[in-house]
Amino acid sequence: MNYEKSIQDSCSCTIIHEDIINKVKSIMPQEEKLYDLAEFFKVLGDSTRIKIICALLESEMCVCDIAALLCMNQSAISHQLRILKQSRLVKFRKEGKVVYYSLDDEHIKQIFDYGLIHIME
Amino acid sequence: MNYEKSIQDSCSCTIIHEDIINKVKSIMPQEEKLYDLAEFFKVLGDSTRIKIICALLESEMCVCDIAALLCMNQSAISHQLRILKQSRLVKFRKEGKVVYYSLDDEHIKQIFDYGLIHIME
DNA sequence: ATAATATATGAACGAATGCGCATATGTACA
DNA sequence: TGTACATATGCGCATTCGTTCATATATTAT
Repeated sequence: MNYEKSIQDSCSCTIIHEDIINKVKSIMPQEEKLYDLAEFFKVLGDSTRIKIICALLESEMCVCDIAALLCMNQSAISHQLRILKQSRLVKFRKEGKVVYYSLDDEHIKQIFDYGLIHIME
Repeated sequence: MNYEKSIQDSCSCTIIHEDIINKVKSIMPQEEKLYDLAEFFKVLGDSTRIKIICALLESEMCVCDIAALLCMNQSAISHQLRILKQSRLVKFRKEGKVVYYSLDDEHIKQIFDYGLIHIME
């Protein structure tokens, strides 16, 4: 039983091109980094959050205004803002009772635009 | 009962800054486009798919090789490749029994890099 | 035609996710 | 101090998602 076979057993798959696998394996970033990257895109992968980000690209807004703009429950917006906050995509400032949210990532606009380019093609 | 109040009723939220809402509303892309954008990022928002894309950034690969590289079931890889195919992120060519997948979007690399910049900060 | 093998796919199941409800927290003002 | 209001949050529910298993499809070789 050779090396390929033993990997086949653990991965239930035959290796056809070991050279390619080794080459690719050598350039793959650390597992954890790719996991974080997926987590980042997951945050962008919800239409409510995308709408919030899109709105904040134009202007800072308070929670109530975002809820009114999107015709959604204040609670739902708060929940999503928490997720955006946790992934450091938005920041906030308090003014009395009112909390104003704004974008906290200068690259969001570009990522947004590349995404739009993709869906247009 | 004024205009703000009536929106408050349907969205269960008071409008504080009507001017901002109107300004933002005027520049928001169509709902459908934002939905598609979220769908696009949702596809990138899974670590298996991110790993596949990352591997294909380096070289085209067949299904078995991807499964072996990621130490995952061939079926799981096939399912994820279908999703990547549907969103036109990968393309494939057949060579006998073997199906080779490769990237089908020239902007993926840049989106990837911007994502990495974000998680590094 | 039959066997072997690479890939695709439907069903099922557990896990994760988004939202609404109820309520808590914090702030302003009477 | 009490009321009003903006926001945050725990819980529960419905839905979606990722994976595995079993099996189907397709291609090659015997």
